[in-house]
Order: sequence, then C-alpha cells, then structure tokens
Amino acid sequence: MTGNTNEDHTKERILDTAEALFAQKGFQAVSIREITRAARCNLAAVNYHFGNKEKLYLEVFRARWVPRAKRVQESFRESLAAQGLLSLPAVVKALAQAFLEGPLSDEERLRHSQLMTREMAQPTEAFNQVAEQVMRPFFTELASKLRSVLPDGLEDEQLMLNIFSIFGMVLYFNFARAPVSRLTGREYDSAFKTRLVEQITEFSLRGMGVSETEDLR
Amino acid sequence: MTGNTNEDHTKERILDTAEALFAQKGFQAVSIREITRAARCNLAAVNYHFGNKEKLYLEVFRARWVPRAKRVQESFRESLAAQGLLSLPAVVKALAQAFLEGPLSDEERLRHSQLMTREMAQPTEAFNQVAEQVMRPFFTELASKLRSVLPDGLEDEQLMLNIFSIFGMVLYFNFARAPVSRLTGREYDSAFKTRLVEQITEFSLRGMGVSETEDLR
DNA sequence: GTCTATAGCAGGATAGAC
DNA sequence: GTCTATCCTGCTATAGAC
Repeated sequence: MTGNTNEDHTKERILDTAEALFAQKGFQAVSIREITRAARCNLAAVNYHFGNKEKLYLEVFRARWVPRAKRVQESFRESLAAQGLLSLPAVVKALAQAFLEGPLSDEERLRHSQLMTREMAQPTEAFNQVAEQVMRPFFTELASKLRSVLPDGLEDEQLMLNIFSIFGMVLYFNFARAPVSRLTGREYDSAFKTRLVEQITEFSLRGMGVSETEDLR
Repeated sequence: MTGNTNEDHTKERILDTAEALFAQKGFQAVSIREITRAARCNLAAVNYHFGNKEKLYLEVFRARWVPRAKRVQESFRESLAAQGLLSLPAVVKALAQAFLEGPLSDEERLRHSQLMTREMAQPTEAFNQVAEQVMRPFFTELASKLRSVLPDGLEDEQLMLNIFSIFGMVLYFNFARAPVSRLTGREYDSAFKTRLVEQITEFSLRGMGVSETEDLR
C-alpha cells in the first residue's frame, strides 16, 4: 500500500518474533534487545514502530492473537457444519478439534494458548481485548448452540460452568505438556493429540449428562 | 535451634514474601529489591541467606511449596477416610474439595496454584521437585485408589487421562479466575467455590462413566 | 547476621546521522 | 525507515564495616 517491495517488513517480523518470545517467556522476561536481535533488525526499531515495549505487546494481541483466535472459531463453525445435523456430540467434538487439531500449526497453537493462559492467570491491559472481542462472543455463540441440543430448563450458570469445564481440559492439555508428557510417557505427536481430542470429547459428553445409549463417535 | 529469639526471622520472611511475589509475577518479573523491600530487610539479605536469586526461587519450592502440597494431599486422605466406604464419588469429591476448599487459606491456595501453573507451563529446575516429589507419588496413589473403585480392565493410559481431565478443571478454576468471574459475573467467594466443587465432582463422575442411576452426592 | 557502598552490567528509551 | 551512539535507570552480586 505504501509502495513496499517487501511485505516481510521489519514491523511484521518484529510482531512475529515478539509474539513467539512473549508466549514462551512472558512480557517482563523478554527484552527489546532479544526481540530485535531475533527479528534481525535494529534495536531502535521497536520504539520507532510501536512507541514502546508495552505497546508492542498490545499490538501483538490486536494484530496477531485476536485474528488467529477468530480463525480457530471459524474452523469450529466449518467443522460443525461439515458434520451435518447439529447434535451435542458434534458440537463438543468440533470444539475439541478446533482447539487441538484445528487450523493452526503446532507451533502456532502452542504460542496461542500460552499467550491466552498468561492473560487468564495474570491479566494485563490485553485481557480486555481477549475477553471482550474473543471469549465473550464465542461463549455466547457456544452457549446458544449447546442450548439448542441440550434438554430444556438448563440454567444459564450450569451451562456456563460446563463450557468452562471443557475449556479447562482443552487449555490444560495444551499448556501443561510438561507434566502430561512426563507422567504418561507420551510425546505430543499427532497420534497423541487425536487421543486427547477423543478423551476430551467423550469425557465432556458424559460429563454434560448425555445418555450413554450409543457410541459417541 | 540456633538460639533465635524470633522465629519470624529474616530468612523466613524473605521466603514468604518471595513466594507471594514469584506466584503473582513470575521469577523474572520480581527483583531482589522488591522482595527485600516487602520483607522489610536489607538488599544484601537474599544473597547472604540463599546465595542468589535463583537459589531463593528453588528454596521457595523446597521449603514452602512442596510441604504445602503434602498438606493438601493429607487433607485429601483425611477427607476421604471421613466419608466411610471407598467409592468413586467419595474419591472424586475428596479430590475436588482438597484442592478448592482444603486446608489452605484462599490466599495460600491462589499462590500455590499460580506457582504450580507457572512450572507446568514453563518448567524450570523447580519442576523436577514438583513432578517427582509431589505429582508423581500423588498420581500413583490416586490411580491405585481409583482403580479399586472402577470397573476392571481399564487401561492405565485411560485412567491417567481421566485424572488429568479432572486436574485440568481444578487447575483451570483456580488460575483462570479473571475470565470465569468476568463471564459468569460471580466472585470467588465461598458459595461459588462450593458450587465449583459440586460442578467438578458431578462432571467428572459422569465423565468417568459412572452410571447415572443414583444421586451423586 | 545485618548494614552501606559500589562494581559491573543489562535494560528501555531517545537523539540525530544517513 | 533504519542505523549508531548514548543517556540513565535499575538490576544482581559482592566487598567490607559494624
């Protein structure tokens, strides 16, 4: 747009690099020097393009994290549509798949959930974006979809807590790779991730009180 | 032992203060200056008593975190014994209670799970202590207790994944207070925590495939 | 065991050349 | 828009008085 010949512009490289480093180590543990070194640009570039380190962090969420979260949500919708008739198993399975096997690369997914976990555990200014632009609308959508396939008379709060319970498992299996791998002796390869999707799906379906008269897959 | 008149000794105050700050902000985000200021002692005290900042962090786990984790495990055993006959609902409820309403004060519990979450998401040297001295023995114990009240023929890995699923929820409700509060509109008061214990217990019991022929409480 | 003082370094941020 | 050079603050760690 501004006549750049190279879309791998410094600004974009900084955003990518910064996201990866912030996800791995957290805001405070990453220095501007480390970011610019990894992004192969000058130390002053961060302050030039983003003003300061904190604004860079916020921009990572605005320009990278939020759009990616929307891609995951979109993948959930498509995966659900592909399964035909709306049913509880379909919703739950599409959810687990979107977050554990969805459109993200393995590295992207790890980054994404690390940043989310950090903001949940220790909210910064970015948490408002996460909560209002991504979590709240998605939870509302999920609640309405689930309500349509669950028995009537279910309380709002109960439904919410069920959704949180599922998310708790999904997030846990994403961020707690160290203990899960150590205690199960399994690597996070694609076979294991498929196993986890199955586990989350079946555990959640039973957990939400679906009768067990039929196979869930 | 060494003739101190005051057991609120500098060393102990530093450990308490450091634990709280490391839990809130993480290792890198806390400075020795901040710790010693909050512990009302001299800047040099950390290096005198612990050698350096990293050794202080490890000592927080050795002298505070691990013993507290063992208290939680002990509370689980007592709570289980108090419920009479060993049954699946008894095990699961005792587990949820120990971690959400157990022997810890609210502040202690928050600190405890924040430190644990940090080590799971981003293991440091302290993770070995956490995993081998606390998690592994407790998982083994839990697995054996659960095995005795679950149908025969259950695979080891399936059992492990079920335990992780429960822990995922427990941890999530502990560390993700910000989104849970924001989206449910509820504070983490004791009424809500009791509600969460109930949620985790019932969701997990159904999730593990207990037949639904009777009330779970 | 607790203090002051300070060495030595890494961090964020900015000014100004190009 | 990218660079170098530099300011200044705050950090860890240590030496040495008391």
